[in-house]
Amino acid sequence: MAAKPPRSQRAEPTILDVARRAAVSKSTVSNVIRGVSNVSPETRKRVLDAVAEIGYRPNALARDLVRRRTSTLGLVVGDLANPFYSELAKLVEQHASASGYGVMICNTDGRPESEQRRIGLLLEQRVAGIVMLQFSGDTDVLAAVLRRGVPVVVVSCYEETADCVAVDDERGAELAVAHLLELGHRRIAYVSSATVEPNTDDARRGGYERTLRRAGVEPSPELVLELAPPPWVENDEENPARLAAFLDGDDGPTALFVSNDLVAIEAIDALDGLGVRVPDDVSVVGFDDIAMAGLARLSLTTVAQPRDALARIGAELLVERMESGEDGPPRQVRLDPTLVRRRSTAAPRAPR
Amino acid sequence: MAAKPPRSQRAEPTILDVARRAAVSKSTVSNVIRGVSNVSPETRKRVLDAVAEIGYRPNALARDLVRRRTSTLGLVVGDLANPFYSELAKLVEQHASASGYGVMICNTDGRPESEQRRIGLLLEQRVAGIVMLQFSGDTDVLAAVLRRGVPVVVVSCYEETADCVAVDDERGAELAVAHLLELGHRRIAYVSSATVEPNTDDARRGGYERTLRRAGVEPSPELVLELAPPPWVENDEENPARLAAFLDGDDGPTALFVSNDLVAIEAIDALDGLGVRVPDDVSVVGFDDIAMAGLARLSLTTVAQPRDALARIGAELLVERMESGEDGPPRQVRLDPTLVRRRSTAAPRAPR
DNA sequence: ATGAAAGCGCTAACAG
DNA sequence: CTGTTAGCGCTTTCAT
Repeated sequence: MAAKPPRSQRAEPTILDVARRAAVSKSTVSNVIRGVSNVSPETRKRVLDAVAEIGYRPNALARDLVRRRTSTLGLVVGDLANPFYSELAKLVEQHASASGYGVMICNTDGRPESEQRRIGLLLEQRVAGIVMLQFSGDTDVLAAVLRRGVPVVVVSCYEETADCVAVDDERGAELAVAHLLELGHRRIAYVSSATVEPNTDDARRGGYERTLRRAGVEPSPELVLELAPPPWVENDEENPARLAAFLDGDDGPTALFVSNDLVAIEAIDALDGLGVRVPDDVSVVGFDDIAMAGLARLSLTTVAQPRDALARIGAELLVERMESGEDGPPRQVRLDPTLVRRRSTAAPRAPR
Repeated sequence: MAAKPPRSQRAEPTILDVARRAAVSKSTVSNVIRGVSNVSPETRKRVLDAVAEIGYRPNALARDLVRRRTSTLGLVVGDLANPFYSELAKLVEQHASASGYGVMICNTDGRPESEQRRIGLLLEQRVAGIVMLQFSGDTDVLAAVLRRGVPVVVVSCYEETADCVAVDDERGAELAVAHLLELGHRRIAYVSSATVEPNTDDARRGGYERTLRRAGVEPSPELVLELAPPPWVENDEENPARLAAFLDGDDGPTALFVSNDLVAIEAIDALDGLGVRVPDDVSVVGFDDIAMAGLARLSLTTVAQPRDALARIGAELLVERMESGEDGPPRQVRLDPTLVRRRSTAAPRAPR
């Protein structure tokens, strides 16, 4: 007779169900759940029992709606498949969770349109704040978010217009280039790829050029190469070919400063394929110090970023901002990178 | 006089603000926003203009509260720093997003307690469904979730009690071991670590043993090693020592089938440090085919899992389940793994 | 085609 | 110490 009730959502118990079961009012239940106000031990127990018996779970939507604030953070990341970012994402999630926040994650693939759309969705979810690992550089969307009163912290990428925590990219580049200079290299190339945000790339390249100049070496545009972004290894013909051409000739570079470990490792892979030996023929320095850089077989000399500090401070800045509700001026935190010397660098073949 | 109003939450515009601005009722605004019912073109335009003018964004909390269903998914992952899982997470996020779902991410660190707590939070957020990459094996929490009517799909790990999609682990092990047998190996070890879920580990080990037996080789407990989970490389003394002891002696293994690429790569790293050459002295086969396995310097022979298919089918199963609202019997999807032959395997030194 | 009204499940004054 | 009462911002019948 009656149509089969296709209820998939067997109604979740509400605070009212608990109240009835414990023979108290909604508010009392609410009070014991939130652990506020004074509730007599007996009432508390009755309520708690009722909660357990009917398996009640507060509805965060309803709570957040009335409180007009969620405890959810947005985490915007360009490429979760890049170990540097996945490690950072993991750390951020840990800190957020420890501070009582859940995390909605958005992978933007580095596309600004996608970034904007995802951020829009985060806003509709009324996230309490947004952590951006990697940032397209579109200051407008940032401004729009900030204008809405939603705090943003940019992690691992320096950004003027918002709270941010990042390593000193110039200093990092300096460490890398100084190391190469010290080894005797003079023709040092800067190799980057679109995986690195513009801001960051500029700073690293700036540091690279400045350090060269300071050593009396004039940077040459011929020694700058932009590689296609990963999916690296196998099947890809483009980057190896570009690298080959780049290294070709008598005054090709003897060392590569690559703006990011993933690309550095890809470059080494391509070099291997080309029969160019690292570091015998060419030295390579990366940036980030992702876990795999430490593998004996890769042993990539690189500029290490303090990932834990980045994530922790990022979370702290954001939490502080969210919970204080102040929107003072942006706070920039600069962290010091360190050079990790491994076996991808050595003195040049024929130092001059 | 008046205290500085510490309003951080400059009140977001509501549907009512739009209604007033457009001189219509709430319902009408709601109608045009959801694109339903018949709204006269003029009214629609007025509303849309008002929306744009005041920068209105629907409040998903309120919407979801009254609809009694969110469009948020929970993504539970053991270790986001493991490239296999971060790649999977990225793919799942992409599919979810394409189907109109947001993703809350939880890193459990493989700890069941943490898993349970996080899942509890997801439930309070009233997620529409949960994707588990990696699963502690605690069937109880799974059952509890399912009982609440929240669909779950386990991706990359076979699970009887819920929808799942995974490769045929036994078959994968068979591919790996058959490959080694074919090369002439007889003393083939099974190496695993706690990073692999119990279910999965059992299946892979089962396949390993069965394949050996079928070839007339009796599996020996002496040839099974459990390594400590990653944080690999550098600083770690434990695993290299264990490996050294394991390989020691005349009847040590000539080949390792490692249950997971990350551990396989760590093992190779340790082997390198021990002066054991791969594949000359020992062959190594991994499982997963993470991106870095393809690097020339690692060139890890491994059992590839079809990551994209895993993520896509996982998302499809879940979406279907969520949107149909039926809770029929669990559906298990088995995918075929494939062997990727690289240079970490070769004929044994002195075949017998 | 549009509007009025009744909640969704919860918190937060405010009374008792 | 506990209960009553207003909503939070939205969707959704049901009238008009």
